[in-house]
Amino acid sequence: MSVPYNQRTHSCGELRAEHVGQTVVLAGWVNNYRDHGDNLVFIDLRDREGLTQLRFNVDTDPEATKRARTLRNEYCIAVRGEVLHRGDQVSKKFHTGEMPTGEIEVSVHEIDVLSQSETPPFEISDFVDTNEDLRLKYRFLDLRRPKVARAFRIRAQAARLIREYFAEQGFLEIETPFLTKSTPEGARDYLVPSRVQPGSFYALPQSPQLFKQLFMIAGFDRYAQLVRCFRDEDLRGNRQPEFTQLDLEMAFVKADDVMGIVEGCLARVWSEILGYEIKLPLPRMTYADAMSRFGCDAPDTRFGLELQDVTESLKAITADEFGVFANALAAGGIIKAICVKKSEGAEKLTRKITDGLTEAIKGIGGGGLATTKVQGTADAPEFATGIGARIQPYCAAICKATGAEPGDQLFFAPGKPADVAKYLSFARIRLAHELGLIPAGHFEALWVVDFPLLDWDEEEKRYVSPHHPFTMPLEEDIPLLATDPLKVRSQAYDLVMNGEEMAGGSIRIHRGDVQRRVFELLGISEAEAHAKFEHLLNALRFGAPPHGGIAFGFDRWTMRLVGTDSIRDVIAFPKTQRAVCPLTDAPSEVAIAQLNELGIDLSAELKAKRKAAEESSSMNVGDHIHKHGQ
RNA sequence: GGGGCCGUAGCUCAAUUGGUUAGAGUACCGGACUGUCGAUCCGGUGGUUGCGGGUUCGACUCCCGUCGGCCUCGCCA
Repeated sequence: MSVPYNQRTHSCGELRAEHVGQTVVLAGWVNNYRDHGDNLVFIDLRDREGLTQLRFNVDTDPEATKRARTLRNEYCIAVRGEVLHRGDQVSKKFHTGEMPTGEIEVSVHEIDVLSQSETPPFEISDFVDTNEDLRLKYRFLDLRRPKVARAFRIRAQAARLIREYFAEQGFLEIETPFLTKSTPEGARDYLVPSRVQPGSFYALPQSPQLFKQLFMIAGFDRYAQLVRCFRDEDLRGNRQPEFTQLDLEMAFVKADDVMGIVEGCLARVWSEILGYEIKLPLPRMTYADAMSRFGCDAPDTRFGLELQDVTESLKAITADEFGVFANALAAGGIIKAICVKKSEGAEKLTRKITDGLTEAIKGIGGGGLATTKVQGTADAPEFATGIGARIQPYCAAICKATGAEPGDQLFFAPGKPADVAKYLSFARIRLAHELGLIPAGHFEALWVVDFPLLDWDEEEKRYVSPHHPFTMPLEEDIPLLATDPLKVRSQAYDLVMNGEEMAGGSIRIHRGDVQRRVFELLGISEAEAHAKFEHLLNALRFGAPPHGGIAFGFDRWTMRLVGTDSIRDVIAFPKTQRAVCPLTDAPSEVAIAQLNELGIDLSAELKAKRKAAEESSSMNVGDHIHKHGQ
């Protein structure tokens, strides 16, 4: 009689003292085995829910014990046995909470080997870190590791909570097309050639933006969808070419309504999964404040080190004194500073740390980072080290402007406001890490609002949309569209947590006159607007309700819930930085016949490369046969 | 496209200034062992130092190129 693996009674994470005496059927993988010779064998059996210790005793179950001795790691087995209390042998890990089943063990009477395993290419263990490339190539093994699997249980739980929340709030989940139309603005599209219309291409959606606005015009009122999005841009630690958004849109709402819904969702998810209570309503900060105080539109508000303007204090500096500052001011630039207080650990800033910071700033395109320490007395502060000697005459003014006192250290960046913001916001975060100013296990969320409606693109000499061209200006700023477009603020809002954008959205334009004016400013002609966005513009003519929405990066939410900085840890089969899937080797070449059917030809360069690759591989095959022939 | 870090046994890593036969832990194989729990103990197998070229009496080490991975700037409305 064999063990009925299709009638498991429990998972491997489930058995407790209360089950003692029961006969159970478990199935899973051999996590490790401890063979004690003549009498006893222990196996830790693993499934996705946990580990259970199996005990084989040769005196009571000689046949099962004999089989147990043939087991190796990762064999897939099913067992039937009796739950025993471990008595005074309760696992230490039961007491630490690492092994909730550690109070019991299963004395196995019957075992079936369902499937043997080759020696895995790396150990399936939370104790061994293997290089990620190999892990991704054998992701199905990597996913067996409890720590790795945990991320996907959390992801699934978060998805369920979010769906429940939006269903309760009256949202409909409706699917939108993946094969859709390429949009000219924004990220690069992934293209899909059409066989039926050779020479034409679908695009995979960067987001369902246009469709969800059409839902509002259709009267669906509240729409929310967990949806895959695609962007063909360079990858990052938190960016994959395909990722998941919770995309939502609401009609008859103002910005406050959308923000209220989303922050309610955030608080619910954080509370249910982490037991962490986020206080609502979330604070709000204007974009202008965020840029001025933090140099960044996604400020990390868990620590201070805010940016301080010292342009006024240094406005009289001459090129002889310090050319870098004088030249920046002469060119119309500004100078800002970060003051690291003595109480924040300024004395920990060794030369090694400040030099490392300077090098890192150079690495992102800056000229370095000027720094000096404040010494002397509160009444008569003096600068020491670094650039101190060069800016000594301005010491009193700078200390007054920044609140710097003896024992503090100052870091300066001169130049165009955007550059100053970039380098000092970078320095701010790095300093906070170096000084341990970021509290662990803490979440600081806020809304950033009042973004500019338009940016000026210096290279292309035109206005561009920081959000998208359907974003509604603030009502009170609409007159400025005619007079001072860069001053116009938009009804856009970003949810920021711990210095990372977690969601972004806006109230949309539903008035034709405003939309035309915005297109005009963006240099999009009437004809062009119709070619690109005809379906939306058409729809806006048929009684479009006021509407707005938001999308949040579900992968990023999951990253924060799991506590990882890599998006690859929350995607089952992620791609490497070159957008390759190590498991499937996608993307791959396809047969020429397949391309012909689509009316696609490869460039001469690609064809030559392909031919060369084919020749060298056929030579290798020849070598291989030759070798075996010998 | 730019900057940085990395590539040595199946896996994680070491190898002094360029110097003898490239080591350790783990995994794997064999043996021992009555309560282990990342078991322990004894023994063993295992290497094109990513790849190609150069310098040198001699290269894991230095130089050039190339492939791959990670971080990052640009990019990502």
